[in-house]
Amino acid sequence: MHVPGEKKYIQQLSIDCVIFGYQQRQLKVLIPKLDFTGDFWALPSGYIQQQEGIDQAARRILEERTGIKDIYLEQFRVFGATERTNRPYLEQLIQLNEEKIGNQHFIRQEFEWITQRFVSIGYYALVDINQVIPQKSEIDESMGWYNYKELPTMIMDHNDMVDKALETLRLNIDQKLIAFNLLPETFTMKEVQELYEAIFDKPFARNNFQKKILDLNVLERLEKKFTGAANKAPYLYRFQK
Amino acid sequence: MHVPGEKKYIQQLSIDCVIFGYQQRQLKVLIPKLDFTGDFWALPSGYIQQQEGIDQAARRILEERTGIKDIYLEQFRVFGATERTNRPYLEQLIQLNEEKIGNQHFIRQEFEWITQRFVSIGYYALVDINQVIPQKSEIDESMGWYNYKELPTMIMDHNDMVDKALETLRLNIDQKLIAFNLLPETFTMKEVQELYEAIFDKPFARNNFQKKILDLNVLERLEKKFTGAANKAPYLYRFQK
DNA sequence: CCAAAAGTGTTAGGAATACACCCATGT
DNA sequence: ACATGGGTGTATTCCTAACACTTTTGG
Repeated sequence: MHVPGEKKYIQQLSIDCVIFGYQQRQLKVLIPKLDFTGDFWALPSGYIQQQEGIDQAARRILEERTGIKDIYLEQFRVFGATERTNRPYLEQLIQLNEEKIGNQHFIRQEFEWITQRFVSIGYYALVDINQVIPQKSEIDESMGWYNYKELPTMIMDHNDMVDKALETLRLNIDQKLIAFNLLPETFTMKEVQELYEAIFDKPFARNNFQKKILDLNVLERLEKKFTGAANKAPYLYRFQK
Repeated sequence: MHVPGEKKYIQQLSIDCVIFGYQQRQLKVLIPKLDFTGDFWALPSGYIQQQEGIDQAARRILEERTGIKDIYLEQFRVFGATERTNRPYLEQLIQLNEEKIGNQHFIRQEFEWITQRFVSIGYYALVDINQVIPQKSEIDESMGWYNYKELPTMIMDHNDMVDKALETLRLNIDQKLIAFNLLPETFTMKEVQELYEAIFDKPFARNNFQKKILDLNVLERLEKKFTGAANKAPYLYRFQK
């Protein structure tokens, strides 16, 4: 997060990102924890510069936080309830961190700007978790992946945002063929199935699932993957187009 | 449209409304024409007051323009391309209407505010066209219903907005049971079918369509409607819940 | 009685689901 | 050989699309 400044960014409009990754059969969300006393969590977010488009802004924010340039993203909803502001959270944060913040810190400087009522555009992103190098911002203590079922309680409506993002993901995943953004370059059919099972939180029948996915005609079958296990070696696949 | 003023509204954020109605087997959109020389058309739009939520703002704008309080609406997308502004259109408008505008008119006063780069939240609304009393704003010459296939060319990306709105409507119509918002209180099955045919721009089989709609279990069958025609009288239906 | 349009039933096709079997792999 | 897990084929169910027939209405 940069010092906003009134001129550089559009006022009272922000972007919040729900970054989905997949690992160990779990759908995960990348969430930073603020480096202050009091357990403050908030989705990666940012503001929109005057000379950039909103998708472009989301892309910039996502690159800053993940290191990935070519990222899959999509807006899913705007959040703009009356009085939607982080002011109570920030006031609490300041109260709990009087010493650390001092008087010159930008949080005090920009307090009024940051704590205005904000409308926020929600974007969700799908990434190959292995390619991400999570980038803490200067005010983050940590930034990590959390199973979407066990998310920390975040500020404002950020937990709702994740719910809505997942809802949209589930609706779009088949139609837009975007699931493969969550997987590495090559993968087995079982991995695809486990990914789907993580996303929908329900089991799929193995044979029918394979048929369904292959019928999409978007996978290229590569060589077999010998794992050393005492069973038939699965094929590797690559997503094409 | 009111004189915006810097304090009352959120800056650089607007709402544009695609208001769908249905009449004479045609899906129509309510579009005002500005009362200036030069054929300027623009979707009904407005700004978000500091103390109101975005849905609430959309509702207010829609009520102002249609006279209907309890209106079905839904956000469908945010439009925020770089340099998205009505400035070139407004400059052209002013140039073509020098005499009419004069010096005291608010368009001159608020020119800088209005012509900033704007991010706009797109809402679509579904209304019973018979209940609408289109309300021109003070700067409109007219406000009328246009078949979505023969829309006038509007400013900025407003024609794209209608396309995206219709796309979303098509996706949501079955899932959310919202089609009936476009019909009057009571209607025949044929009217429902013709509505669907207008929306999807393709024919449906009569018997299967009837089955599909009745299987939704949301219609109440009322008395028959005798039109005087020499054929079996159709049932009237009412949407319930 | 007839034409027109509405209502309803019946069949056919195809997709999604369930069930079953065979194959490759390393111990 | 055998246990394990992967690949594939077949049957069943379910939903949708297509076809057909009957009923009601006013002239």
